[in-house]
Amino acid sequence: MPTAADRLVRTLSQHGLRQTPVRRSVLQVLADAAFALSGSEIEQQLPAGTDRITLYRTLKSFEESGLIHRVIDSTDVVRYAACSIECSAKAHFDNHVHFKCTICQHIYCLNQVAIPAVTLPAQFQVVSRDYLLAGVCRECQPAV
Amino acid sequence: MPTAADRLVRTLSQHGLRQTPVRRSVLQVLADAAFALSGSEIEQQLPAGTDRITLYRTLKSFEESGLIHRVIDSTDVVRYAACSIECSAKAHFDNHVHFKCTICQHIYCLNQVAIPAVTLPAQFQVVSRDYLLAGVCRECQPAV
DNA sequence: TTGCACGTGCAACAGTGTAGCTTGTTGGGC
DNA sequence: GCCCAACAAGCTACACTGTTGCACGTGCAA
Repeated sequence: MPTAADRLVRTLSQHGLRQTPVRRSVLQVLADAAFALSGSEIEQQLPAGTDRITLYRTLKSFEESGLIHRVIDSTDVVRYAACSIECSAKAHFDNHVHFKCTICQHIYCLNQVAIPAVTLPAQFQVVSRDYLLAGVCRECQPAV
Repeated sequence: MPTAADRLVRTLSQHGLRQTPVRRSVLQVLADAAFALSGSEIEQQLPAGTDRITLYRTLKSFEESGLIHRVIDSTDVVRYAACSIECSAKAHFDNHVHFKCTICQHIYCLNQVAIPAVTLPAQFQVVSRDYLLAGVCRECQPAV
């Protein structure tokens, strides 16, 4: 039976990435997260002493390899979330809606909710789409 | 017949904002822009010597008054665009799709394209929605 | 005209992310 | 198991975006 560590090793090698302690830690943090994390949030969850610059470079190479995707936010902070299993460097399949809770500030990837299509004026050619909802999440609803 | 300057004065007073040179300039720049601008882009178009901090404070108060709205981007930069005429501090009506051209980097407000609704899992309560498309705009299409 | 709340301008600073360089490590080939 | 080239890590320094606190100036209503 493969352990969690085995899965990390396999995921990295499947995407053509080297096995290093930092990469394993970053991947672990993102895989364990229930919602999208910002650079500094990821940093806080890494082993003490992990280099900030290395983290950003790791995130960049993960993104280019299709391991994680950016989640846009209504603020100026970029967040990251682990991609679904079928993503690769060639094709990102993050065609799902994101939901930001205005109370707990968490951003959820609603993998089960696809982004609806829109009809654009002629000659606008669409490559990718982001749909961000804001509101109150399940956990933060006032008790009935 | 009201001049452009008259319109600026009226727009400011209608939103309960004072008439100052900086505010008129910022409003002018945003009203003239065909697409969303970042803080530094606005700064470049202002009269030389305009204070950067004052600009950010001006943008903040414009946003709170419903004169402009934030446009999310897939990068970490916040951009601003003039709101449609019927917006106010009480109700923003920026319920339209944004389109970012990956070639010229311009972000268009497609006012005529409404954001389609989605069905969310129970107990997620939606307050606002952002829909950002990326691709190639009208101007950047390869000649046929 | 006057008062004062609000806007401006300045210095300082915080957070996020990048560039360039040197050192350390991984992993393929022998 | 060893070697080595390519890649990753770790450092300093820096750029950009945006904020805070404070003193001063100004729009505007009375």
